[in-house]
Amino acid sequence: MEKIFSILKNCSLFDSIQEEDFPAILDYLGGTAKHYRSGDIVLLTGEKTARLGIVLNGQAQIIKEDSLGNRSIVAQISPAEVFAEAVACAAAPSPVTVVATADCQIFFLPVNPLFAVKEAVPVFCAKLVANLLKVLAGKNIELNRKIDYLSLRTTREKLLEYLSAQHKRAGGNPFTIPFDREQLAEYLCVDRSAMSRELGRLKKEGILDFKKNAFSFT
Amino acid sequence: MEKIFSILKNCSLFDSIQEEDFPAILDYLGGTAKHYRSGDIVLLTGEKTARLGIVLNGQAQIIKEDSLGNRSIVAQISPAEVFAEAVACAAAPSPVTVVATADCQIFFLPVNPLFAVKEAVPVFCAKLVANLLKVLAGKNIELNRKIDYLSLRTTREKLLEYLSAQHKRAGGNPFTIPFDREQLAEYLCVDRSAMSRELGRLKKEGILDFKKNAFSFT
DNA sequence: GAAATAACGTTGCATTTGCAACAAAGGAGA
DNA sequence: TCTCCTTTGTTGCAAATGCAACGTTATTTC
Repeated sequence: MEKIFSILKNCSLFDSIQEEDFPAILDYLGGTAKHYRSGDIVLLTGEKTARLGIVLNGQAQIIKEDSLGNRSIVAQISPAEVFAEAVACAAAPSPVTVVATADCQIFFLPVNPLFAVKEAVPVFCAKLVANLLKVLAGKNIELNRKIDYLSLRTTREKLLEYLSAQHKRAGGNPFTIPFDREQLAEYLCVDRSAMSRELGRLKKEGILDFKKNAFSFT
Repeated sequence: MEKIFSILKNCSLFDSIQEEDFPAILDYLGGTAKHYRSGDIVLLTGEKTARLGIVLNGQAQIIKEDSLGNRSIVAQISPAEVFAEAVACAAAPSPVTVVATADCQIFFLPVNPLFAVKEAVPVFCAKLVANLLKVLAGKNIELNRKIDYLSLRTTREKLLEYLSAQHKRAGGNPFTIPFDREQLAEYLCVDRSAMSRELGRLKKEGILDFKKNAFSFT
């Protein structure tokens, strides 16, 4: 249990909550840890869950399959990271599968108590809810940003929109991006080589300059 | 004030909260209404706000402009609908502009008290927070679904993925969709005529049949 | 019921894309 | 330094896309 706490305190859900309040929170919400072997399914597509998950150790992956059965990796989940918080709060069937990619322990935190309040909510627990709000809101913003890029029609537009956002965020030239070419293409949902071709054109036209991950507008 | 309550009780944030608790909530969080004339800006792109908005009457629009200055309408907001809840909770600069498209009253509800709890949170207020969680989580799911469609490369794939989701949701043939062609094309971020062409192909190939908004897989 | 309007389908064409296969550049390790 | 391997850039080509213009079919309005 001690060990669990030491990981949870790095989890964004427990931001600015004293470790001494952890037992009270877990007592209030419930919460159990479970061990998975590499390859085990943690959450299956279509399943509903009333508990969000936190990886304690090991590794898991979020996987999505489309209607044709093609699998793609949505995200890696590392220790202290939260997953399934949206499906748990919305009581919606999971659009993704979560699978352990290494032996791991996962902590499950029930959220229904938050929706069935009968009496005043203690401070430490309210803080956790506030953190949960922040997490959800942050993901919301992130998803919206991604949709902005994806809703553009051409690779060129997607690149320009994404890069000017990074440019703006960095506050000027030069700026770096957190992806290599392969990952950037996957993020923008375009073909890597076609993207590379378009980057080449932008450089030739004098709109953009770049070297590896360092870009600058000209 | 009476009138405000009668609208708020239809707002998802106040689900299963007794109207008699409204004053206490507003007292706890603060909250003010403001009047806008048609054309007034309610929230500007890049602005931060610590208050979410609820339209009391009239109409407003969420507008997004990309880096080239092209405007597009993201959503209409009608009475009792909530907006800006994510930017308020995440304390992030707004990616969109909100503008009044008719004379309207908007109610602003501060969210910082939720993040600065010092003592136990009263029941009615915890319920509001739970509702807020649900709203955010629901939007999250919705956004994720949209990204699933948008991340596919071809119009055909987007159509098939979207339509089979609707098919699944409806539980079989036939099923109807909530968009006309124009809106569906905008939702999937493709050209309407190209989409129409693709729908025609799917029908000719015997994969799909449709008449107006009624579709069925064959 | 006729005219007007909106929604939907069709098609030609220039452009863009994905795909595949390969070339070039950089880095890591022996 | 040389080799292996990863990352990035290049290119030919068939297919898909956006765009624009127009034809056709509902739907509304008077």
